[in-house]
This record gives sequence, structure tokens and C-alpha cells, in this order.
Amino acid sequence: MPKFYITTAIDYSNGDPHLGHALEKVGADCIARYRRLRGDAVHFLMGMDEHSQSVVQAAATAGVTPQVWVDRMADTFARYWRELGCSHDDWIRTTEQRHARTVTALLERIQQRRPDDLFVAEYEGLYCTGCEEFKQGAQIVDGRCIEHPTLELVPRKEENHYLRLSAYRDRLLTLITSGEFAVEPAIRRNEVLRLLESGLQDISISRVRQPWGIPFPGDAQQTVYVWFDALINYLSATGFPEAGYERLWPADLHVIGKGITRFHCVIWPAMLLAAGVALPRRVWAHGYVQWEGAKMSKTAGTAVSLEGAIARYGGDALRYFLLREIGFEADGNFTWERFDARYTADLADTLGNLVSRSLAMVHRYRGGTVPRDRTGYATPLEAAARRGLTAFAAAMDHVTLNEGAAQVIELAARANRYVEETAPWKLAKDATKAGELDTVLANLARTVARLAVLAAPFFPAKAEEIWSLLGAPQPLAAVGFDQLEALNVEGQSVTKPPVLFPKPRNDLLTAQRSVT
RNA sequence: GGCGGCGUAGCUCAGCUGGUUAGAGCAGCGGAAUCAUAAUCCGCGGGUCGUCGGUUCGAGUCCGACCGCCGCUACCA
Repeated sequence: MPKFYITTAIDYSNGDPHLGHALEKVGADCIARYRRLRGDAVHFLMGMDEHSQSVVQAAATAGVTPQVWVDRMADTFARYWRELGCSHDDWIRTTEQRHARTVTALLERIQQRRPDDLFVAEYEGLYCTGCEEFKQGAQIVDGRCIEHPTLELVPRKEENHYLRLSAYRDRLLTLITSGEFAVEPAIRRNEVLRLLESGLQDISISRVRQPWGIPFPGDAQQTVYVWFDALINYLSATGFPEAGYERLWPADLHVIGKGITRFHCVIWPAMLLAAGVALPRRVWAHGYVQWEGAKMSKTAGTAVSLEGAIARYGGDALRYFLLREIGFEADGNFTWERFDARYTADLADTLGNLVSRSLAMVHRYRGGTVPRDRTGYATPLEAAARRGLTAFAAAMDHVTLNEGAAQVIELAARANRYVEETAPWKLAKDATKAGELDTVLANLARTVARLAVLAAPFFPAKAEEIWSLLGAPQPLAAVGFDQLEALNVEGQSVTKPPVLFPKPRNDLLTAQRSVT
């Protein structure tokens, strides 16, 4: 049973999660659930990044200590991920002792192995005495800090610890080009390769005057720079440097957003190379959720609240929509209209209706017991199902989650056509057609069962509900992908179907649409 | 500025290494059916495949230019 260690980016603790965070967690969870279905020993890590300077500010604004603040944020995030059905096996927070221990250990290992890769140098930048921070880029407008436009920015020098990132350029180029360290999708790999080709600068990895952090080993004046600290979380969760951390490490897949590709595909592997620790096998950088075609922004009032999006049809429906419509590669657009359309067409009318009519007919015509198919399932629906299973696996293996979701609904649509083709209600009126009716009902029940299993990575709770309607002796989680082709549900007592995906009234939806 | 991507039916998008009359889903219109959440199924789309050139027997599919969007451009101290 191969292990599969999958991680998501840890989230900054400076504000509530939104749809963008949700896409990443749900996508990673979908992959994790799919790998479990394929029989891997999955270890799925999520967590929180709690050391950034913005945390200190947010806490101060709220009038609480940083620790109280991050505890609060961690609870909030964890609550949302629970509502969305995330099946993570571990939850790491960078304020935890186990993380600090690993950060320290990794730095010490670099100090021992490659002492030349760590050095002290001066950083010189523009310092705002109002913020007590260095400023750069968009934070400077007209030569002044945007927070304190009445104050002069003063040039200031600071001594920092640096990592000799430049030494790893060639090594990284080779590793990425060869695929040994896979950066995906291709557009992100190309970006990283071009960055590498243009050369690397050394980076500073420590800060002074920022006590909310992990002490830099051997220099009590400094703390570890938050990015350097945060990246290590993936390793911390394995128990490094304790013996046995290799049971999980290296990570098989880091799921991240496209905005932090550089950190994960250049800095992180360089850190590991310096420390002599194995590199993760693969990084997948997904795109962003846009709102009405534009970047989501809280200040512009265009950030859809996760609460509202979950409240509309429940967490499962939101998962499905994000993965089917936004996808996990390029940017995608969220609108209430598209959400409503997908929910209605795919979940309610196609899948929900198929489950409803199939189980209802088993009840009406066979007293609720799935009959036996005496033809050996030699039907067009079976042929379509076999093709569907192959296409589903191919899509999921390539992390084209939207295509995987499409395959699930397509199989349900094919089953709906099968119902029309065979017209069970006509067969039921002719006693000589009893065998044919058995075949149709058995095929439909088996298809519904398969759909429950295939849908579980996308909407686990509803899939579980469908599965339970079928009266199977074993739990859904016990079914492996290999068993799906020959899945046998004959003789099972099915429950009369409830409405799985109720369609809300249109006037209510219109009212909700105005609320972001 | 540099590098890269995108621009295909009202909407969301498929179209791999160039080759029959350019496809799917949704929406819309017409019809059938009644097992089912008034759900389902069937039929109907003639879109200059952003624009203009070029290569080729033949180009959404390759090359060039242009127009319009977008991404990355390095320690956001």
C-alpha cells in the first residue's frame, strides 16, 4: 500500500477564509479522497501560518494577544474546513512546539552540512518609524508610507542571516527539467524555469525586532523570517528530525496557490537541498477564484463570504461547484447564477433525479429489493460505465478535477438516457418482460452505487447519503476503485429515496444573489 | 520594459503531434413520455474559430504583425 503524503498551503491568520482558500482545501481533499479510493495510505495535512507581522497587527487591532488571536483564527478556519468535509489527518500550526523544533533542527542541519550557505549580511531599505517596519513596493506611494504619509521614510540598515540561494540554481534547473521535482501545471513550471534561468539572488531568512516568531538558532537577537518558517511546516508534521519521519517524507504532493509558486518551487527545495533532506515529489499550483470576472477583493466588496456560499446549498454543493466550474488549474469565475445553474442542472436534475427515479422503481416494481440481472450486465449502460471509470481515473490522475467531476455527471446522464431507452414502466406492464425489467433495475442500482463512490471525492456527505440508501453491507469507504466495475448490489434492500438536492424557490435565490 | 498565456455559438468551455460538412454542456424554441425533485428523453445552433498577412495540396490547429484581456518579473522589510 503506497503512502501518499499530501499538503495544502497553511493559511495566514489575519482574516476570515474566503472562497479562494476554500477552493484549495476542497481540491486537495478531493485528491486525498481519490487516492484513498485508489488504495493509497493517504496522509493529508492542513494548518495555519501564525507568525506573520500582520498577525501581530491584527491582534493589536482586536485588542488581544497574538496567541489569543491565532487560536481564534485557527478555530474559525477549522470550523469552515469541517463544514466543507475536509478529511485531513493532521492540522499543524506554526506556533506549535513541534514546529519550532523542526525549524531549529533544519537550520542547524544546514549550519552543519553547508556552513557556507548561511551567512550574515546587511539589508538596507526604507524604514517607516510609524509602523516600525521596512516598506517596499506598493506600500510606498509618493515616497511615503501609505499608512503614515506625514512621516519621512528613513534609510536603515539591518544585519540579517542569509541563505545562499544562488548556489542552487543549476541543481534546481536539473531537478525540475528532469521531472524528479515536478512543478505543475506546465505554465507554472515554465515560469519557475525562466526564473531560474535568469539567475537567483540570495535571500535573507531572519528579522530583528520581530519577537513573534521562532528564535534564530545561535542568534537570540533575530527570529526566523516568516516565509522560511512557514514552508517548514510540511516537514514538521512528519516529526523531523526524529527517527521515522521518512514514513511520511518526502511529500508526494504540495497543493498551493499560483501566487506562492516561487516559494515552494525555488526557496523550499533549496532549503531542503542545503539541509540534505529529500525534496517533495510534486507541487501543484492551482488558479484563483474570481468574482464576476475580477479578482476578489474585500475592500472592493467583491469577496464572496464562505458562510453565504455554504449556506446556499450546503458544503457539498459548494465543493462540487468549485471543482467542476472553477477547476484546479487556471483561474475561474464564481457567480451566483453559475452556481445555481450547476446545482440545478447537474446535482438536482441529473444525479438527484436519477437516484430518485431508480430507487423509486426498485420499490414500485420489486418491493425495494434490487433484482438479479441474468444477462451478465450486457447492456449499453454497463459499457458506458466502464468507459466512464477509465476516463474518470485518467482525469483524476492528471489532477483535472473538473473533468473528473464531469465524468461523474456524464455517467448519471447516460443512466437517465438508459431509463428512457428501456422504459421500465412499459416492461412492468408485460409479465413476459419481467427478466428485462430485472436487468434494467439491477443495472440502474449498480450505476447509482458506482456514482456514490465516484462522487465521494467531490461531495462526500451526499455520496455517503446515496450509498446508505442502497443498503450495502459494507461502508462506502471500504469500496476500492478496482471493485467498481464488478460492483454487486443484487439482493440489497434500498430505501425509498428522499429529495437529495432540493431546489429552492427562485425568488429566494434572487434575493440572496445580491448578498456577497 | 522582459518572459509567458489567453481571445472558438447568448453563457461556460473541449478541440493532442495541421486533413471528412468546427463540437459539448447551460440557456432558448418545438415535440415525446410519465418511473422521478414539473425532473427526464428526442429534435432544432449555420458561429468570418480576435484582426491582417504568410507557410502548405490543406490551418481554430504552424509562422509573423497588430488589437484586446491576463499572469510572472525574486527576500512585499
